[in-house]
Amino acid sequence: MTKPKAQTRIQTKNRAAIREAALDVFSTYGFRGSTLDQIATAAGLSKPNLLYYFPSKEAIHAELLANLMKSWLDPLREMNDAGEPLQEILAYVHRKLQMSQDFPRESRLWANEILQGAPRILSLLEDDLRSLVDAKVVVIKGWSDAGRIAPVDPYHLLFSIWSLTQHYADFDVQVQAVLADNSGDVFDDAKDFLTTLYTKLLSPASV
Amino acid sequence: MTKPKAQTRIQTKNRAAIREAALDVFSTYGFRGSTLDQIATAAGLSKPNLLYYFPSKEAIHAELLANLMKSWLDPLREMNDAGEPLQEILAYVHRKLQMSQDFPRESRLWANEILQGAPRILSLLEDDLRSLVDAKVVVIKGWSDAGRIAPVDPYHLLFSIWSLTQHYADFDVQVQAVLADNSGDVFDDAKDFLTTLYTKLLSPASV
DNA sequence: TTTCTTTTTGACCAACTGGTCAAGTAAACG
DNA sequence: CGTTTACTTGACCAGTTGGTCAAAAAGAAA
Repeated sequence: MTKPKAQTRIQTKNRAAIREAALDVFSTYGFRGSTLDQIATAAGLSKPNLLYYFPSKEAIHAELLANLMKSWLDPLREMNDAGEPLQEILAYVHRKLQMSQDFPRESRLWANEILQGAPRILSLLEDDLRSLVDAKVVVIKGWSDAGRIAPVDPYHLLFSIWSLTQHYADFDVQVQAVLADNSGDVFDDAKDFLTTLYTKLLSPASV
Repeated sequence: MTKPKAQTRIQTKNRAAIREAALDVFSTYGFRGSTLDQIATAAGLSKPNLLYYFPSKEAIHAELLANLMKSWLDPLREMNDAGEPLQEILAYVHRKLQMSQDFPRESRLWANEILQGAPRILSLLEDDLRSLVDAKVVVIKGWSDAGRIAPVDPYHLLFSIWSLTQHYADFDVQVQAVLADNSGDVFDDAKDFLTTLYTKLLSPASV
């Protein structure tokens, strides 16, 4: 049943190079704005050679998005239902911020796709993402109902975490243009800012 | 000195139709992902006819961005240095959120441009945006130094406002996929959430 | 070495792209 | 009305694009 699909050494190397190059190009120019020649050149291959490893431009893009979907949801999955609520949420924020710092290309690939209406991953959003969110919303609701965090709309809480953390990857050019050399490390400051923000938002009323 | 540049009735009408159509198309597919034929069809014109009104694809895009730059900065400009700090900031948040609701295409056009490295407006970001931000940062700093709002990094405060409000336009597909028909009006809930968030973040310590 | 398989490429193609142009059609004006 | 100007378009073009293919050039195996 399972396809063995033996990968040769060369295949492993070149397919990886293609994924790397495609991530660079797609995340910068979007799907339609990228060309096979760009990707091939960036991967150090000729265009026909690239198409020997992937059947089409679509296929490369699809593989990147499929890989991305998993790693994009993981930080939320890791949020521990049994942990200390505020700590769990802050840890999730920090993981997401770290991902923006470490994987900005992935963040921009995602943003490009969503911005343009998510034509290729809409169904995944409605299935995988939605069901994960629904599950975590119940958890957060439980925490706030129990008075362990302040009352908050769990959906918009999650939206806020996504937007605030990914902003530093997706809008990097704008952030840099505004800050210039004005400060030290952007991500350090962002981490402090977000920690304060969510601590104040979620600390239960001290009544 | 001023060029009269008399506009005929037909010119006014068709140039407006082109801007509308181009906003639709560019905001959905990005610059490179959009074609003149798409825009022409959406505007109800033939491609050569479209090029009678604008000299090139670039020119249409440039005009949209130029218009956008102004209206995009206005909500921040309107923040009144002499007003009540928390109220001024909340009012700014609400104006930005309202813009995401009323002008989602403009928001996505902006996001597309920034995401791809702002190749066409980088200089404007570094001039117009940066100097406006610098001015407002001083104001916010003044407010927090005076203890009228809680201490906060003014740059990251502004980043947070941009990202949180524009998220509802730029990532609309994702928001809809997660919420589905789960709730009433997204923007009403977002407004409540953001009001709470910034009130808690900025209310001066009640020491 | 020889044989067999995998990898690479130059040449090519049809569709599409941004843009031009000469000639035609419709408005505006006197 | 006629004439001048503004508007519109079909035909066209050169460059780019995603993708194909047969043949050549490695590698691996015997």
